[in-house]
Formats: sequence, C-alpha cells, structure tokens
Amino acid sequence: MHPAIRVEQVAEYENQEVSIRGWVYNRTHKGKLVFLLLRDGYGFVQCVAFKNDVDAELFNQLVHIPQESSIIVTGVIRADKRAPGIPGGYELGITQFQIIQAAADDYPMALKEHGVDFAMDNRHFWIRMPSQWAILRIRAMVISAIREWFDQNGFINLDTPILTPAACEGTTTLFETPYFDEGVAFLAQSGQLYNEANIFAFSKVYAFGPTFRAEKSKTRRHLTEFWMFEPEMAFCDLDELMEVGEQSITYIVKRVLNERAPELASLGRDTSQLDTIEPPFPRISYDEAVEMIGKIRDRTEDPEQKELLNFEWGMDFGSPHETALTEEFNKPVFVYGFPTQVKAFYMEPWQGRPEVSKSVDLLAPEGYGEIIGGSERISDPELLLQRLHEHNLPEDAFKWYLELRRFGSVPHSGFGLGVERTVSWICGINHIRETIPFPRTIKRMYP
RNA sequence: UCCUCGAUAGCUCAAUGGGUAGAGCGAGCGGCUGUUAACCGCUAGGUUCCAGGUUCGAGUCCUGGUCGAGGAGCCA
Repeated sequence: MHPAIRVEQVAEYENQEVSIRGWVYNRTHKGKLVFLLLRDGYGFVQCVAFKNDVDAELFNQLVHIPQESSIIVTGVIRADKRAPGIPGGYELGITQFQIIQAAADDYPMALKEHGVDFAMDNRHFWIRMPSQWAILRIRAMVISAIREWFDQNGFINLDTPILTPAACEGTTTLFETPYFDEGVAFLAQSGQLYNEANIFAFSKVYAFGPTFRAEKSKTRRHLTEFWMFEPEMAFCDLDELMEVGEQSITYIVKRVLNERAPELASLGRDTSQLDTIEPPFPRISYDEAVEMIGKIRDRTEDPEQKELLNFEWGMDFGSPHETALTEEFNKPVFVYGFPTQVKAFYMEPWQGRPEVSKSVDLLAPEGYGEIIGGSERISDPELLLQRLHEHNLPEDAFKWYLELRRFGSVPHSGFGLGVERTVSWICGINHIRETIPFPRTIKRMYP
C-alpha cells in the first residue's frame, strides 16, 4: 500500500511509490511525454508520464486534464535536477491517477503577469499562485514565531475586545457600527488600554488580533483592516521594551529563514539582507534622527526629494523621512524619544524633558518603514488625568483606565507590531496587500 | 482632500497626423520524449469604461462622469 504524502515531504520518499492529492497547476505535453505541475497546498511538484509507460486512455486523460482540476496521482518519487517546483528537484513518475473533478476550461487566472485590479478581483484564485502562496505561508510562520517567542518568555495571551465604546482617540478614524440600546460601537484600533489592565493581573501579556482604521490612506503600506501583535509588560521601562523588540524580531527572522527557505527562494528574496539581523539593533534618539535627516537632505540633489525631506524638530516622520533614515542602516533601527506633542496622551514624559516622551518606533530596513510603535506608559494618576484633559478626552469613558493607576501602579511599557508590514519586509515585496489573504483597502472589499 | 497616470479580446498590451481594431498568452483541435509562463500550425473570441459633442468619418480630438493605480496629506 502506498502512502498519501505531502509535497514538502518528497525528499523522504525517494524511490518509493506514493500518492499525492492536489490540483493541476500547469500542464504541458510534448508528444509522447506529459508534465503536470501539481500543487497540494504544501508545495509544487512535477509529475511526469511517458506515453509508452502508461496505458493509452490514461495518457490521453493526462494530456487533456484542465488546469485547476482536482486529482489524486500515484507514482514513484525520483530525484531529478531538471524538475521544477517548490521545493523542486524531485518529480513523480505517474503510474495511476484519478480525477476528482475536471475543472471548467475558463479558469480566469492564466499563468502570466496580471494587473492589480484583475489580480485583486480574483484574489480567491490568486492565492493559488506560487508567489501569493509563498507569502502567505511566510505570514503564517511569522505569526507562529511571534507567539512562540512570547509564550517562551513569560507572556500570556489575553485578547482584547474588537467592539469598543467611544473613547481612545478622536473618532474620525474609527469604523462604527450600531450596538443595540448603547447606540454605536467602534471597531478597535488597538488593544493597548485593555492590555494595560491585564498586566496588573498577569504581569506580561500579549493581545493578537485584527485592528481597524478608517483612515483614507492609499499607499503600499496601509490597509483598513490589519493584524497587530501587542505585548504589554509590568515593571518594564523603555530600554527593556527595546530589548524585547529586538530579540523577538530576530527570532521571527531566524525562524522564517530556517523553515521557509524554499518560499523565500521562490519569491527571489535576497536573504543576505536578513542573515545579518542580530541584536542589538541601533538606537538613535529623535534628536539624532532629526540631525541625520537634515544631513541627508543637504546632500540630496533631486529637488523634489529635497522638498519631501523638509523637516524640523517637533514634526512626526512621514514615509520619506523613515525611508531615508533606514537606508543608513542594514538592520532595523529604533528611534526613541519623540516629541510629546505628536504622540498619544498616555506616554510617559522623559525625565527632565517634558517636551519629549518615552516612545519608540522600530523602522525596518530597505525602506519598509515602521513595524513597531511603543512606549512606556504614564503610571502617575494625576499626570494621566491632566493629559486626558489636555487632549479633550472624556474622563468618564476612561474611569476604569485611570483607576488602574490608583491600585498598584508600576512603570510599564508595551508596543504594537504590525504583522503585514513585517511580512512585507521579510518577503521583500512591494505592497502590503499581498501579505494578507483577503486585504481590505479604502477602495476594495471584494472578494 | 490634493497631485499624477490609466481604462481596447478572458489576461497583458499595440494601433502613424482622425481613415477596414491587431499580437502574444489563455481556450479548443492537431504535431513534437525533458518541459520550466515550452515550442510550431489551425480555429473561435470585440458595445474600444459610460454619456454627450466636433467631424464625411472617432479607440484616437473636446466636455462631463464612473472605476482603478501610484504618491502626498492622514496614520494615538
């Protein structure tokens, strides 16, 4: 009896007869020879039949099987350097095959380049193609790795609500939905405030889930629905937070390099850019960053680019600034100590410099931008209340949040890691929309 | 909200100064024993995004609109 195997296991079954269940990704025939490129969800493998080796009816069926038909194919695995596939290098010599369903002959996704609009309209098919399949396999590995690292380092996963009351920051960038007699609920932009409650019961926690932003951002780095991984730690200052950031990011990169090498190779990713990722990451202050941007601007020839790099102390970075900064480093870089005025109300001020907050962003290399944003949180109840008022936030909505500071307040810190931006960077791809199975952007909700 | 660009066969694109709308891929049929998005031959496949205008004649020029893309702003 031959075992049913997964394509990723082919190397273990060399010279054995096996079955593989999957779909016809491509078919090509050359007279008395037919090749099927079969995908089974775990990889892509070439299957071959010679006309003289199989019966005439079977050969005829193979020659005519439509792309995307679901089949079970049986045969002997053999090593062959000519065999394409992921991982490739092995092929199956067909002895039997069974058609589960012969696909219709008008499958829309021809094996060629497609425009953005067409590819996105056919996202439900696009994810079958090797590039998208590889990216999403890497996404899953990134998520597994994040959870592994935090689970192994004393964190507990406690997820936070998606439906939240009016609160946090202004409501202009929140999606709202009717909520029974309460009026409206808002889709969460962050689980942070609830995370802060959780640390006083569990010390180190993380939340992982979707977040929603109704911003009209239309760039390669933005989605309206994206996934964020948010750790929060009691008894933790900004330096310790950065250590957690660099260690967890390094772990993620190493896991992907080890476990998803064929996928990275199929994407054409230059992994030499990732091999060097090791702690410590460079840490530069906002003040130093402003100075660096000024120098970069001074040596920039292109007047348009020069204009984009205009900057003065007190502004928040735009994409051009982040990109210019990260090009100076070959590792992710921490920028810390942003001006209080551009950051959220809950960030702890710098000791002796109240105009600066204990905040930090981690910028990915190669122009991929901010992948982590975090801070040490205000632990003093009086200061927190004052900041709420300064930001014109409703005190009663934050009653529970303020109460946290009255019963066992401690220095604490946390950050949010954007999963899609991290996957974009690791995969080296151009647009964030390819890093999530069904992206939601300002212009698209289908499929 | 602003700037720029685009829409022609199922897909990716071409079409001289305004003069019969084409190619490759995909699909169907046939040929070929090592293909890598194979190759070769044949066949089918069109409301040129929509509405109006100019003209003997509009894919092409003009006006308005729709949809999409890239970027900026925005992104606690």
